[in-house]
Amino acid sequence: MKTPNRRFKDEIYDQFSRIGKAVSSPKRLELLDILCQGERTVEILANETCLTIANTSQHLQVLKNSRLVEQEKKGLYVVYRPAPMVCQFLLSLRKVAENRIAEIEQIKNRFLEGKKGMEPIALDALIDRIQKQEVILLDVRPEEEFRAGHIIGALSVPLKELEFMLTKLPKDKEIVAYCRGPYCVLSVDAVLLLNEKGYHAVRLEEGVQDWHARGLSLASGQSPS
Amino acid sequence: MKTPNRRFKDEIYDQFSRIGKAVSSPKRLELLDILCQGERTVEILANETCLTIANTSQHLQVLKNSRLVEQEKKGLYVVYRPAPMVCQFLLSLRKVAENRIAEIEQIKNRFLEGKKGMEPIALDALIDRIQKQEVILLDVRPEEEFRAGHIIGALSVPLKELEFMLTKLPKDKEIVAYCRGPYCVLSVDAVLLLNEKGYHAVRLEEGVQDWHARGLSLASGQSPS
DNA sequence: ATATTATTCAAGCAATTAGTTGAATACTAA
DNA sequence: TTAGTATTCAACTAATTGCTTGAATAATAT
Repeated sequence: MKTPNRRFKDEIYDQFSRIGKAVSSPKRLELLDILCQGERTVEILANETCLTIANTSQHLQVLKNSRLVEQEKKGLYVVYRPAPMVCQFLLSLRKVAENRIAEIEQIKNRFLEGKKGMEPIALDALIDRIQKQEVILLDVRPEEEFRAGHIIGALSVPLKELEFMLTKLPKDKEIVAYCRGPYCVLSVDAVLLLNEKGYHAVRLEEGVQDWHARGLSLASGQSPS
Repeated sequence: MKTPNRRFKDEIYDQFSRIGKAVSSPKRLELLDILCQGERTVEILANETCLTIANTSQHLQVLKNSRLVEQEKKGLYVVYRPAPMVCQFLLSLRKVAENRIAEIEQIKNRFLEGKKGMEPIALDALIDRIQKQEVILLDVRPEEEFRAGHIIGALSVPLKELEFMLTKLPKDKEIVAYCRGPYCVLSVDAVLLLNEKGYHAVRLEEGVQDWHARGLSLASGQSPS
């Protein structure tokens, strides 16, 4: 191959690989996943990922240099946000990974094994039962995420507040809890707590993003409580 | 965050990052791109990428371990092929990169600058003109790739044979050459050669994959020459 | 068998990367 | 101005990666 052509290809693939490098670190993938739930400050991201602040900041610089996140200074804080198309790309990566890497299913099963209420739920049946008010649908993510978009008919009960809201929930009705998606464990903890306290709770594996990706509509704003 | 949950997340993101690591190397991206045109042996891949055989083999092992390629022993050769969904994922990565990384456009422009016939072509107008036989559409990829799928109405004239086929082409009709896509240079070289010899040739940037991704149909099998 | 060919393996080097720590910077509030 | 807070930078270490070289393996042909 002629050398100017080779040079061109090398330069082009070097650029493409910037995206690949950005998503080659598990911690950066986790950061991106969180950012796809809504913008965050460095400190919050550090907390959620169990990284030091400096380390988080460095990962964010890497993501910024590969143009996968944007930053904005808001007063004392720096707020990061995913760039357009990034969340979609991440979904595509996740889909390939789930499809190709058998270990993912294994890890999930090992984690959920022995826990009650973790069986997958059929979506269409669920939609039906929500409308008929046969079940109570709980969104156990932090309230701001609920406000940014949630499944129609869901109640916002952040995991942290669930303990104190127990009295308001009926023991005779089935409770379905959901959060960010299959790899978010907020709903797992919620279901465990509820079942322990004598409620009948199950987990909806799909999160808002998956819900939306299936063409199902979301609501946003305050919960009509 | 509770440690079993943290452990779960770390394990899950470790698995996701296997896909990211696989596409974090420019050479592996190039290998995958080539494989998405059809299966190849190690030697051919090494030739096309200007890598040593051993190095190519190692990259392929990495891709195999992240489940992005599959291999099959055929006699003396080992044939590699992309796993299902991989080509689609690659398209998604390319799309993000093109959209977010301005350098890509710059590199492309710098490479094409000063070369005749490289201006982008409007697709719908082209389709029309092909049907009316106002232009001749050349597929300048190796013949086996043409056979695997090509744009309807195209003639298979691999770049290597173009030189010896010149006499069969009319000088008064516009010639449109295409190959694998925006970053494949076969059609660039074809157009340069044709224009040098007095033909009126332009390059179609889109390749078969892009063509297909836009919902336009392809033909396969022999050229009706 | 023996030779040949395509591919993989193993060892080693240079370059890169993830993470830590402590200092520097940038903004806000008193 | 000063003090306090959020973030980034700089220097360093340990681990990983990309690539090379030469040997080992596996299938085929003589």
